[in-house]
Amino acid sequence: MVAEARRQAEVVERGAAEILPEGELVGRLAASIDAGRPLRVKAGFDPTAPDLHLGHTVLLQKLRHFQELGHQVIFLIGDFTAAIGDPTGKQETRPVLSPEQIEANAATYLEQVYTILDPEGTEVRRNSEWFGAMSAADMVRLAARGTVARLLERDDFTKRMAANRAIGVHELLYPLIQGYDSVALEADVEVGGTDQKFNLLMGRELQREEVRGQQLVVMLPILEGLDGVQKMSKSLGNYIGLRETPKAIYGKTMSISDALMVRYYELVSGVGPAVVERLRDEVAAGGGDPMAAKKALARELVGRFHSVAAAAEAEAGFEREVQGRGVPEEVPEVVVRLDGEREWLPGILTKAGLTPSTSDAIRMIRQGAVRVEGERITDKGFQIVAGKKVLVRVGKRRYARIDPRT
RNA sequence: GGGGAGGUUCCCGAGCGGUCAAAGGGAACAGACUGUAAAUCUGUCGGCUCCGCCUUCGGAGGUUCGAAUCCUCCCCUCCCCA
Repeated sequence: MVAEARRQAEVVERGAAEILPEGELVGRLAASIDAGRPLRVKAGFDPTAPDLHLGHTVLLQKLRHFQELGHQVIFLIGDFTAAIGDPTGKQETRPVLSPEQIEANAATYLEQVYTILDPEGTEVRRNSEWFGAMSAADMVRLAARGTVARLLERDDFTKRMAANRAIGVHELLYPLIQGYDSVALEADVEVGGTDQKFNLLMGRELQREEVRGQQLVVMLPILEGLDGVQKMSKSLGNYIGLRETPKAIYGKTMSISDALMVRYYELVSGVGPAVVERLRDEVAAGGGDPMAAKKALARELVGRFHSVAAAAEAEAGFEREVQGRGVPEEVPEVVVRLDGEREWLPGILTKAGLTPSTSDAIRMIRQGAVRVEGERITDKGFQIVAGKKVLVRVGKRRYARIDPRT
């Protein structure tokens, strides 16, 4: 029994940043095994955006581990909390979402979640179940369980205070609300990012007098976004979405820095710790074959969210278009109406949507970024004649087959 | 309710009567290079048939030969006091 608990603990600890309270994990697992009662493992997701991204999968993978160990996973859709907006890590107050937006977002969540979680062992709940029915008086009672001083201890609140930024009153309620979810769900374990520490511990606080006892808190590292600095998030635009095209997932993965690649291997790939360590050493030493490693990572990710075939195809496309600097398979054909029989190139590029303005088009030409039929154009006065289709390229990635008509 | 600070080009952030389309950083884009859309270096980064002109500095007016910079009113944010 104890050996089994130890084994399970090892799986739970893998990749986790911190588990609180320290040292309770094995005991809880053992108790669960003894009683033949699976742990209730909760993780909440706010449907503030319609798409899940790679950052979310760090948590989902951990939930998956719990499932594989035979525990009960509760996937909580924070449809009520989404209306508030979690202030965690945010420098700004979040806009409040409408119920329609929240519903639409929530709907797309589940299908994405099941690319990682086993639907069989997943209990899906929404916190509107209990908060929707809560009266104002109940809410006030809940609010009374926290103090402002305590809530303001939160790092991001402190920072915002110091930076003279707004903190909405509703945002102060957020930790209490998330914490209460754990009470309502009788959670034994809550999994969340390290940035959730305050909220996760608030759950324990509120569970103090509950029969079920206080939840164990398992914190996972926050995945950095494509920029390698800020956390991956939809609002920062530095994410890889689970529902993006194979080409996009593959391409975005290839665009990350070598150092970040190691991080991704560590947090979101299926390879073991030993492999990650070796890779880290190689990259640090400037050795090994980082590109091959990055391609393997890109393949793995596309394979997981699409298919192995799609991954192979994405890779072939990448090698042809990016590495081979070739022309992509599909070059969009654009019909452009000329002002007369002929028109200068900057105007054409803008009409074709290859550049945002003629000013920008002129800049591109000046920088030698524009090619017509493979020929680099350096004269901004270059004319395109009606009736003759031409292949135009701006920079490395923007292509169009232009059909100039009068 | 009273007192104070502030709203600048995608973001942060200088500017505080002309030489400002507005410093600097970031992001982005481009070129070179390369093992890649990594890293590095260089350049561009409001619009316009563009070596000149036009529209920007919370909004609306006003003062001035001339305003992002001064005045008035309004909107918004933050801090302190009550």
